[in-house]
Amino acid sequence: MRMGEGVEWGLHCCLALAWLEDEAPVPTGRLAGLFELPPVYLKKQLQALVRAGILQSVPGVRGGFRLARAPAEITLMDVVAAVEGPSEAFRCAEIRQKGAGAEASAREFARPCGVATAMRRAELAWRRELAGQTLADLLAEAPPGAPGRIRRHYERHGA
Amino acid sequence: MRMGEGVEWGLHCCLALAWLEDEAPVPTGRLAGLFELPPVYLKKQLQALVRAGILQSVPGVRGGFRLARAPAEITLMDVVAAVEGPSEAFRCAEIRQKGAGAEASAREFARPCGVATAMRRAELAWRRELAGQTLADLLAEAPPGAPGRIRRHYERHGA
DNA sequence: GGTTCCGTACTCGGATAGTTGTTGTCCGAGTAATGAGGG
DNA sequence: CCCTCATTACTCGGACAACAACTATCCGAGTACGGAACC
Repeated sequence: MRMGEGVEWGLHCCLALAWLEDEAPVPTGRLAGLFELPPVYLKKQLQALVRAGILQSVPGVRGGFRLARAPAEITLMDVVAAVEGPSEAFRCAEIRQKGAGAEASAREFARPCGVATAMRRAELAWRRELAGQTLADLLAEAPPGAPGRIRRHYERHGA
Repeated sequence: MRMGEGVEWGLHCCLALAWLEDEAPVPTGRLAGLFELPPVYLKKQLQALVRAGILQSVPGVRGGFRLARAPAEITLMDVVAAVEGPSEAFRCAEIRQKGAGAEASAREFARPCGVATAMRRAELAWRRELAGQTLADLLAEAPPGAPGRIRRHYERHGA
């Protein structure tokens, strides 16, 4: 089991966008420069965030991305679901109904599989924890120098 | 993000082994027959459980697998970690130190990254939930007819 | 008849291909600035 | 001098390869049973 790196990229980019929120829309190349990321692939991940309604994209020259909502209204769960997809990590294939289970009565399978239930419960705890933290919380915990450093780097390497 | 199907296979096979624990070691082909799984690939997954100390393998003819510990001493976390690997789902690449972060003082990175901390917290909740459930709990929740059905199917399709 | 030994069949173990998902890249559609031209 | 408009350069959006991980499989090492030969 593994999580794509797009999650880390997306979260850090959202934080940067929050610190630069009074600036014009930030294009992909600038965001990529802030973290030395491959620009085009980063754009792909940002597009996923746009489809999820987390970012707002402005096309054309002087275009770019900005946050679509206030940081306090964006949970980590939103970002993770947008990048990694909404499907659950554990996918029950109902193998309990195969082989030996084929002889059982159908109504025995009305209740969900115990294995799937346990896995689902764990995943729910994970989702709940992610949904309990917002970008605003991360902004508050960030080092005091980070915002200014982002802005400085942004303007220095600006057009 | 996705979880391998080996987790579901491993858990169901462990439950079946618990119900058949007074039998001789169960070979791979029999276990595969219980759930209509590809026998050779299932063996690969079971080998991972052996390496983790969850199962005990007996080589040679009349060999097979059996539980290495009591079901109450095997948590779902053990099985998941054995099959999916012990590494964490979220892997922090420390991109905060790249680009704009390169200008920051080194001691600012003494504290862990806030993004990584948040993700780690969520994953810890997931692990904690998995570690709180044992195979014995799943055995207790299983339908009453399941154990007999497994044994019956096992003896019918036996040698 | 009992014992020993060998052949055989069966099982685990690790090394080897095929397929799906993730990573990385490219080209086309669309937009605002920019400069020239005209009023 | 101000307004209009075509040109241009830049950015997002989705379609196209390269790589890695997961899935699936095959062959070798080891072991217990079964039978035959021998005592």
